[in-house]
Amino acid sequence: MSEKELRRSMSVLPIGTVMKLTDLSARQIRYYEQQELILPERNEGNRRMYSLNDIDRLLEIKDYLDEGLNISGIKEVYKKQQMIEQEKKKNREKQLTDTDVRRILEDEFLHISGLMPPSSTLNNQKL
DNA sequence: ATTCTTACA
DNA sequence: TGTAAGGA
Repeated sequence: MSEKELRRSMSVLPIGTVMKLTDLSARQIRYYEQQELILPERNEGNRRMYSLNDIDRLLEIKDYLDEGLNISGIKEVYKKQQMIEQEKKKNREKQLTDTDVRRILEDEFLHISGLMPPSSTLNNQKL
């Protein structure tokens, strides 16, 4: 994870600040948590601490609500987004496999043509 | 002062 | 969703 992503995911904001930043009531913010639309961390004193990503998420939720979506509808949206994320993860793995195949074919070509000894081009190629 | 949970004359 | 109550 990049430093930037790390900062955005750091839970450092108390609910009072989140209320001002999102213009949502504490009631609403806690309710969305119950619905698992956000999962803020808790500090030593059981106080909810939010990250900048949580802020974005809450603003996003507010927009969806204004657009007429209900809580369950928003849940479905995020559920499908998770599905897409996992699809991309699989594709990335497949992409690396293809790259590997290309390296192997390239190596085949080089020693079949007698320019290099076998496997001399496949040294420690990390996946 | 702030936030937490629970409950609803 | 708002708000009150009682504790941390």
